[in-house]
Amino acid sequence: MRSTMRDVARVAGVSPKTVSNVINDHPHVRSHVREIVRKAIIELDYRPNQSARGLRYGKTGVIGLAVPSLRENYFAELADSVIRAAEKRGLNVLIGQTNGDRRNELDAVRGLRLQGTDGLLLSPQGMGQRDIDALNVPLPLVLLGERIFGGPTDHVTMHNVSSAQAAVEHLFERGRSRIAIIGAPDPDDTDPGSATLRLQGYRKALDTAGIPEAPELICVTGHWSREAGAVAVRRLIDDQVPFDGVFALNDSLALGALRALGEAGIRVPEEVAVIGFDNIDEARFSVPSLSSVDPGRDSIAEMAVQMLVERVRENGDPRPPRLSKPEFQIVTRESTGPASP
Amino acid sequence: MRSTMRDVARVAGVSPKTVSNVINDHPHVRSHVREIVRKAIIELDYRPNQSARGLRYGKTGVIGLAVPSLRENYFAELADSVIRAAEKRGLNVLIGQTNGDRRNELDAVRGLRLQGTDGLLLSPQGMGQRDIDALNVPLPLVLLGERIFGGPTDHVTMHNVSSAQAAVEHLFERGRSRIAIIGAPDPDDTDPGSATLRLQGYRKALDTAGIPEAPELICVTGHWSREAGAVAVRRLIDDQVPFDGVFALNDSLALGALRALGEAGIRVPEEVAVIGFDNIDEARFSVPSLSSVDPGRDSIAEMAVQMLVERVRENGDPRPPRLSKPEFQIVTRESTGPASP
DNA sequence: CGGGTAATTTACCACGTCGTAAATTCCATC
DNA sequence: GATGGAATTTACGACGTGGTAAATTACCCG
Repeated sequence: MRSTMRDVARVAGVSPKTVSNVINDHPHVRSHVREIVRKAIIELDYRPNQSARGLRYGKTGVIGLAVPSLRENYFAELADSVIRAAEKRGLNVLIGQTNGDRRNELDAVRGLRLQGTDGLLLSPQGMGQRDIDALNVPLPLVLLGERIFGGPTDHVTMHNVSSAQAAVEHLFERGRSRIAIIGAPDPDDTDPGSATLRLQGYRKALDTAGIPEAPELICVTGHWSREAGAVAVRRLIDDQVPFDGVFALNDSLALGALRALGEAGIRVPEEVAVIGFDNIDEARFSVPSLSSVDPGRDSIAEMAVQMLVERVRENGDPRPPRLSKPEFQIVTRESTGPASP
Repeated sequence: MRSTMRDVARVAGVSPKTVSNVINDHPHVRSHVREIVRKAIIELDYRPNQSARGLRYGKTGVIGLAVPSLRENYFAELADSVIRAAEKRGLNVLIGQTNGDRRNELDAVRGLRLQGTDGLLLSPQGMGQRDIDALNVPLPLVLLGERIFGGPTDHVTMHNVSSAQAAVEHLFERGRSRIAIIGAPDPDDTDPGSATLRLQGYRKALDTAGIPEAPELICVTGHWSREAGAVAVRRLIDDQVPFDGVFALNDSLALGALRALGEAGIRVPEEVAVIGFDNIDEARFSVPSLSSVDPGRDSIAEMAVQMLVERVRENGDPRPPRLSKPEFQIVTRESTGPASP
C-alpha cells in the first residue's frame, strides 16, 4: 500500500497539514521543518493521491481528447501536439477514439466516455450542425475542426477556404489548369465540413482565374483514406478524364493519389502535380515528396488547450464562445515541382 | 456545479446509499425504488464523481501508456490497439510521450509522469538493461518491446530473432542474396534492443543459407526514421555497394529506403526487393506497397492490457514475472515481388 | 523577563462514494 | 392480527487531501 500524508507526518513528527504545506510550497514553513518533511517523503517514497486531490479540488488535472482514430496520421500528430501543450501546463491527457461515429462523439460530449476529466477537446466527424444543441453541457468543451460552427463552445478551426484557394493557386502557378479535387463532399451532406469549405476554396480559385468548373474533376469520396484517394484517381484514369493537377483534401488522399498515379506510370510532377492538405510528417518522405497545406497543427493544439484551461478555470460564468484560426502555410515539395516562369 | 449522490437522493426521497446501490446494480433494491432513483438521476443529469470513486476504491480505472512518440506510426497504432483493449475492460488510457528519453522513462516508472493511474504500460527506448533495478516499483508495470529482458515485471515482446530470420529468408526465396540490413545497432550498444535481436535473425538466415556476411551491407543508423532509411540507402548507392535486397528493421526505415531507391531510379522489386518490419498501415499504400513483418500489434496490446489488469487486481502478492510473445506473420506485398520458382 | 505581534503549526472538517452493520419494512404464516 | 425471518433501506464512517480558523511558538521591544 502506498504511504499517505499521515504516514509521512508520523515519520517526520509533524501534523499531516504541515506535510501538505510542504508539498504545496506553502510560504509559512520553517526551512528546518521543510527539510525533515522532505526527507520523510523521500524515505517513504510518498506520492500524493490524485483521487483525493481531485476530490478536494474539484478538478482532476486531466483533460480528454476525443479523435476519430490515432491510426490517421493527422490525429496522431494532433494528439502529440495536444499532449505537449497539456504537459506545459501540468495536465495529463486521456485519449479516446470515436471512430468518427456520431453516437460515440455525443457520448463523449455528455461525459459518458472519458470520465474524470476537467474538460474535453473534441474533434467531431460524425456529428454535424444538427447536433449543435447537444453541445450545451456543463463539461468545458473545445471543438476542433469544421463539422460544427456557431456552437455554444470555444472552437479552433483553420482557414479552410483561403488555404484551399491558395493550394489550387499554387497549382495554377505551376502551369496547371485541369485540377482534380479529391475528397469532395457528398452533395447531400449539407453540413459545412472541411470538405465543403475546401471545395469552396477550390471554386474561388477557379473563379478568380477565370477557369470554368469541370464536374468530372470533382471526385467525391467517403472516407479520407489513402485507399479512397487511390480509388478516385484510378477512376479518373480509367474514365480517361484529362487532368494535370490534383488537389487532395488531405494528405492521406494525396498519398493514395500518388500511389495510383505511380501504378499507372504517370509521372509526378511532370505530368500531374499533386498537393495535399494537413502536412503530416509522412508527406516529407513519400516518393515524390508531397506538397501540402500546413494548417498549423501546433498552434491549433496550443490554442485549444489554452482555451480549455481558461474555461475550466472560470468554471461557470459563461463568456461568449470564441473562435480561433491559426495561420496556414503552403509547403512546397517535389509533387508540385517548381513554379512556371 | 455537478449534482452529487446526495442531490439525487434528496430528489428521489431516499438515502444516498440507495442511490449508490442503484448505480452499482446492488441486488436488493425494489424495482419501484430503482425507477424513482433512475428518474432523479436523469433529471439531475447526475454523473458519479470519478475522484471520489477512485479515492473510495483505491483505484482510478485509468492506465498509463508511455511511448516514445505518437508521431511514429508504430506507436500511434499501438496506442490505438491499447485504447481498444482497455475500452473492452472499461478502462481509460492516459498517454504520455517520453521522446525515447531515458530520464522521462524513468520518471514514468517512478510514477512521476502519469499520475493517477492504476498501472503503466511502458515502451522504453532510452532505458536499457542497466536500468533493470529501477523497475522494482510498487506501480503495476508491464514492459513492451525489447530494451530490457529478465526484469521483475511482466513483459510483452515479439519473436524478433525468428521473424527477422523469416523476413530475410523471404528475400532469399525471391532469389536475392546480397541483402542490406538497414537500422543495425551501433556495435557499442550492448543492450539487446530490437536492433540487436533482428540483426541476430539476419545472421541466422545468412548462416542457414550458407551465405557469408558482408560488413558493407550492414548499415547502422541511429534513429529508425524514414530519413535515416533514405540516408543509409543513398550511402550504399553512392559507395557503389552491390545489393539486391533490403531488410529494414522497421517500416519507416523501409519507406525511407524506397524513397532513396526511387530517387536513384532503381526499380523495386525488380532490381532491389525491400521488406520492412512492423506492418504499419502505411505499408499498404506506399509505391510500391511494402512487404513487412507483422508482429501482431493487436495481440501485443491485448496481452499487455490483460497482464496489467491482472497485476492491478492482485495488488500485492507478487507472482513471478511473465513473458509473452504473440505470433508474427510475413505480409507479402509488391516490394518483394513473387517468389522465384 | 513580561507583553504583544507575527510566524508557524495544528485541529477539524468536507469533498463524494460505498462497505459495514444496524435499522426498518415487508410478507408469509399461523 | 401477531410473529419471525427475509428483504430492503439507512446511518455511519473512512478513503487522502487541503482550506479555515484556532492554537501554539518564536521573537522583538521595552
